[in-house]
Amino acid sequence: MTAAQQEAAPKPSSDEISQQIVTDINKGALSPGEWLKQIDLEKRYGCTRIKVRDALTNLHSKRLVEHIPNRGYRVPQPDPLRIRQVGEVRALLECHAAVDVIALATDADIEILRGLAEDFKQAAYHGSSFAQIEANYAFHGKLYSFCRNDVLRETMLDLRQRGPAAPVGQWQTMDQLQKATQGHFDLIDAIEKRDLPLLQARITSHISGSSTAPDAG
Amino acid sequence: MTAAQQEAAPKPSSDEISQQIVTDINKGALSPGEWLKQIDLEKRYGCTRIKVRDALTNLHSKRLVEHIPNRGYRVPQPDPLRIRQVGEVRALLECHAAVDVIALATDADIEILRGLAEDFKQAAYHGSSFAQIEANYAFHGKLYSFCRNDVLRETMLDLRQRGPAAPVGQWQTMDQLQKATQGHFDLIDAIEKRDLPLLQARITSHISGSSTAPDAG
DNA sequence: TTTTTCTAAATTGGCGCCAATTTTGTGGAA
DNA sequence: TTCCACAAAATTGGCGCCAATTTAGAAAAA
Repeated sequence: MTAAQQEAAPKPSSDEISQQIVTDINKGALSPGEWLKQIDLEKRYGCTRIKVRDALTNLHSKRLVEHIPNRGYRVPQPDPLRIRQVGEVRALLECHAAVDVIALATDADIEILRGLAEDFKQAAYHGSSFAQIEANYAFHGKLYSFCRNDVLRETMLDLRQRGPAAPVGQWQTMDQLQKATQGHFDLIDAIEKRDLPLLQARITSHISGSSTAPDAG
Repeated sequence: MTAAQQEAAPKPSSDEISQQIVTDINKGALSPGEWLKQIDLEKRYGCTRIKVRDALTNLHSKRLVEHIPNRGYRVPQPDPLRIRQVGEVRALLECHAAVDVIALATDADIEILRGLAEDFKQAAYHGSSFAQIEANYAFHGKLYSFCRNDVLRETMLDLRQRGPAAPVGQWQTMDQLQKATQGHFDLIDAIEKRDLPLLQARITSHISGSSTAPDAG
C-alpha cells in the first residue's frame, strides 16, 4: 500500500473525496491556479475516476473550484473583492445568529469556547497554517451550533468554505494573527456580558478583519 | 421527433437539465414525494443517462432534491418549518440588499418594477400557479439585480429556489395571493420614498407572509 | 534566431455495460 | 383469507473504454 491510500480504506464516498480536496486546498497541497487533473487526484486519494469526477462536480456546484469545459477544474485564485463580499455576507448572517448564541450559550459552553480560543492561540504561535484554519473552524463551528435556524447554519457553513481560498492570504501577517486571536476572546467577553450589540459589532469587526488584506507599506 | 424533445435541440448541458427539472417541480409536473426515476427523466428530456445523473447530483448538492442511496432521488415534501427558516434568511439578506436598491434604483427602474408587479397581478388573477411563480421570480430578480455584492446576490438566488418547494403551498389561498400582489406595490412605494426602514419592514413582512402557512379555520 | 505549422501526447467528457440493491409479483403455508 | 417467503423484474450506482478537444513539442520556413 502506498502512502497515498493511507486514509479511509475501502469505499470513500464522493463527499469524502470532496472534503479531502478542500482540506488539501487549505493545507496548501493544492495551490491556487493549479489544475486539478483527474489522474493525479485518482492516485492521490487512491480512488476511482468516477469518485473524483463526482467530487469535482460537487465542489464546482458549491463554487469551490472553477470549471472550464474541456480544460478541467482548478483551484480558484483568491480574489480580494470576492473575499470581502463573502465576509460581508458572513458577518450579516453571524450577527443574526448572535441572538441565539446569547440566548442559548451556557456557562459551560462559554468555557468550551474559551478552550477553542486557546487552541487557536496556540496554533497561531506554534502551529501550521492549516492548524490555524482548523482551530478557527472549530471555534466558529461551536458558535454556529447554537443557531436554531438550520438553513441559516447551513448557509453559514457553506459560505465559510468560500472565504479566503487558501491559507496564503488569510492571515498573512503576525499582526493579523494576533488580531484574530484577540478577536475570539473579545467575542467570548461579549457573550458573557450578554451584550448583543457589542457581540454583533465585534463579529463584524472580527470577520471583516480576516477578510481584508493588510495595507501594503 | 416526439413532444418530449421539443426544447433545446442538440446538446443540453446538465445545468440546463437541472433547470428543467426545477421548472417541472415548480410547474407541478413532478410532485413532492415522487421518485425521480432516471429512465423517466431520460425520456422526458430526451437526453442521455449521464446528463440526468449529473443534473440530479447538482440538484442534490444544492439541497433541491433528496437522495437516498440505492433508492434514488425524489422531490422533497414541503416542510413548513424549513420554509419558514428559508424565509427568515431570505428576509435578512434582502433587507441588507435593500440599501443598494434604494441607492441605485432609478425612476426608470421603478417603472420596470411596476410593470413586473402588474405582471404578477395579472398572473395572480388569470394565470396558472406556474405563471405566478415565474412572475414573482421576475419581480424579485429585478430587485436582486441592484445588489452590488455578487456573493450576496448569488446566495439570495440559491436560497430562493429552496423556498416553498412546490406551487402547492406557496399561495394556497386567494387572500395570500392578494397580500403578495399588494406587497409588491408596497415595496415599490417604499423604494420611491427612498425610505430604507420602511422598505426593510415591508420586505420582511412580504417574505414572511409568503412563507407562513395560513391559519386553519 | 524567431515564428509558424503540423503532428503526437495527454486530458477531459460521454456512453454502454454489468453488478449490487431494492421493489414488485407470485406461490405456498398457517 | 391473511401472512410470509421466495423469485423475477426494475432501478440505481460503478467502472472501463473510446471519441473529442486541448496542449505540448518538434520540425520546417522566414
